[in-house]
Amino acid sequence: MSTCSKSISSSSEDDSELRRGPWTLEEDSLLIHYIAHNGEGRWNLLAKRSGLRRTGKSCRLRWLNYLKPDVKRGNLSPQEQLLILELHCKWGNRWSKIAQHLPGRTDNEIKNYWRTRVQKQARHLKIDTNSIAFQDIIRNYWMPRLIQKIEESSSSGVLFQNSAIPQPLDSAYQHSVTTAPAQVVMQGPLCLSETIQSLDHHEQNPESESMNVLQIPQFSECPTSQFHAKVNNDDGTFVKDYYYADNNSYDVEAFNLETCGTWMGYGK
DNA sequence: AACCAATGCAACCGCCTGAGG
DNA sequence: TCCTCAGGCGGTTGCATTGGT
Repeated sequence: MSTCSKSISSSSEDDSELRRGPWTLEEDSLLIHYIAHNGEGRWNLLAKRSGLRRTGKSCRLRWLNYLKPDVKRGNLSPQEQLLILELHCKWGNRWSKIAQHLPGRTDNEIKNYWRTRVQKQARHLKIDTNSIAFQDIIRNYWMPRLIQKIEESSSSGVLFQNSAIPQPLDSAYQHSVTTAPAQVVMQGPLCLSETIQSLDHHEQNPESESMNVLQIPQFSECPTSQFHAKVNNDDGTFVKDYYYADNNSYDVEAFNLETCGTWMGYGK
């Protein structure tokens, strides 16, 4: 293939003309105005015609990750974090696929979140993020924490209003959630996998009505400082209750890693 | 106040894929 | 069928910021 970088490197003259590094306000403005008048796509052509001394790839990245109007800025909500964790369990490093289920969030942002927050914890625990052990920690420790936080912040006790429902971009799903209000089925302790399974089911059966019923795990039956975790026995049996120190944080940095590592049997 | 290390994130790089000639 | 190219993706890097000493 002939990448932009290759064509650039073929000419030292071009090298001196092309800009790299952080974008300036003027460049942003040029790009926004060009796209406003000519639309997205044809990035190499855009790069040439807009007067930007950037590669087409650079323009595309800047637009998609930063300038596009629907790009959401700021911290990820607990719901979004939870969804990322679950979808990553399912799909691995398919960042763009994961991003499709988080409206306004870019693959780059999700990837950065994973690397800076999630992988950091794996390093502290001295385990591989791809290991079953770490996935156990995510499922049995981190996710319940997020769920608890979500629940605590929900004054009505109803989670995932329509605006917060992870929405795949396909129009059939959009239709299903906009034409009928989402029902929330509170259940006992379980993994959010069921929510994701609903997404899966919908991907395979876009006409299904079941997408309007979200299976939300609910921990109100548990004492605040306790959660029931299903250890990954092959038979999926429920093994024991776990306890964690109660602080109000839900982000991974605030996790009591020692506790987590201890009950999982790692890191100490 | 100054220095240093850690962190977060924007941007880049290289590879892959699919469309079109 | 092969070749070229644009666009997309995941991995990596570089730098500004933050926090600790």
